[in-house]
Amino acid sequence: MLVRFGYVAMSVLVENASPSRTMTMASFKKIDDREAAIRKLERIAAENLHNTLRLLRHNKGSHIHVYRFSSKLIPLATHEDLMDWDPFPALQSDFAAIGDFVKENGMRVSFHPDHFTVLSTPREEVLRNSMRDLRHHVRMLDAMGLNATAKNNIHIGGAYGDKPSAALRFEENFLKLDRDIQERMTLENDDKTFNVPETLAVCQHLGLPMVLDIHHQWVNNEGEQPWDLWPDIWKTWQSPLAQADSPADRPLPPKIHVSSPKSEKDIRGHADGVEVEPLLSFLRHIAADTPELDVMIEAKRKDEALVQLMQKLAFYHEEGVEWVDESTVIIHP
DNA sequence: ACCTGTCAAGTCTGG
DNA sequence: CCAGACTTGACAGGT
Repeated sequence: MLVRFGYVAMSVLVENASPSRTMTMASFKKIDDREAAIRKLERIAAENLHNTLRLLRHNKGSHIHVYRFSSKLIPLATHEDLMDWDPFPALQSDFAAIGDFVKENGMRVSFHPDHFTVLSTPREEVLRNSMRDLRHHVRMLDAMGLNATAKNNIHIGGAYGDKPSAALRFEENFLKLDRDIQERMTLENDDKTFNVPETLAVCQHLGLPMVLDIHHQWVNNEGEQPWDLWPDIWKTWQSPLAQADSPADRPLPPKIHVSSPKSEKDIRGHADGVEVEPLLSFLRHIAADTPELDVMIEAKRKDEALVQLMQKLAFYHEEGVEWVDESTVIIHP
């Protein structure tokens, strides 16, 4: 099994390269000339896109092929008070440059719209805002010229005291979405509400690919082992939605998330780095049946955690872990 | 240069 | 019905 590792949004190794600079609404309103304020937002966005490209270059130099974009590339992009603002014309070439670089280097990229995007909500307004946020994320991918192999990963959402009906509401709301939003979506099990079996069921109903988070699975489960449901999770990556735009001879591999508990007191929090043993144990359990896997590292120390994990994996050379490059290994079953 | 309270957004809990 | 916790990087205003 070929395993490629990636990291999320920002680097701790590249200095002054935040892709998430922002502006508060309070300071936006303080600028009397609204046009000037909007130009400032666009300058910040352009800077975020520029830093994103810098990070991608850094990734290329470190042979890192998997990366998640910051969702905050354009500050206040979906804010109510800025509905008349279309930031895309001014940023088109910056977005295109990112997409070109991703395609030239065969990278796998994604977004993770944050926890305000909730399709299980019973509230009409929250649903509207969630749909707007998903549209915004797809527009960014479109502006990059990236097809449906670049996904937006989300959670199912709240339970509102009745999980089955919340899951059903998610499914109904999902079916209202435009096809281009649907085919760019992945669903991830969360650490409090929708566990692996529950998330998997929704994915199976909708034909959506499931991103397994093995840390979330560890703190929110029904007694199953992390690898128990893997054959079914793996199957969700073979659906038409999951493979939309993927060439038949090079299907999009499944993806998992990994992180380690911050402490015994705070088992949900994310530690600086990633513990190698639990991850390796999982990988060995699925290696025989999974040709290829992408692993998103969600550690506090971002790309530094990736580098350190790779160093730790090098010690397992005699035990079936073959080092390929700075972010890739082969796990021999 | 460094510190602290605050930030657009949701949900859950406890009062 | 409402305040506070949750969680996270970055702002904004202060020293």
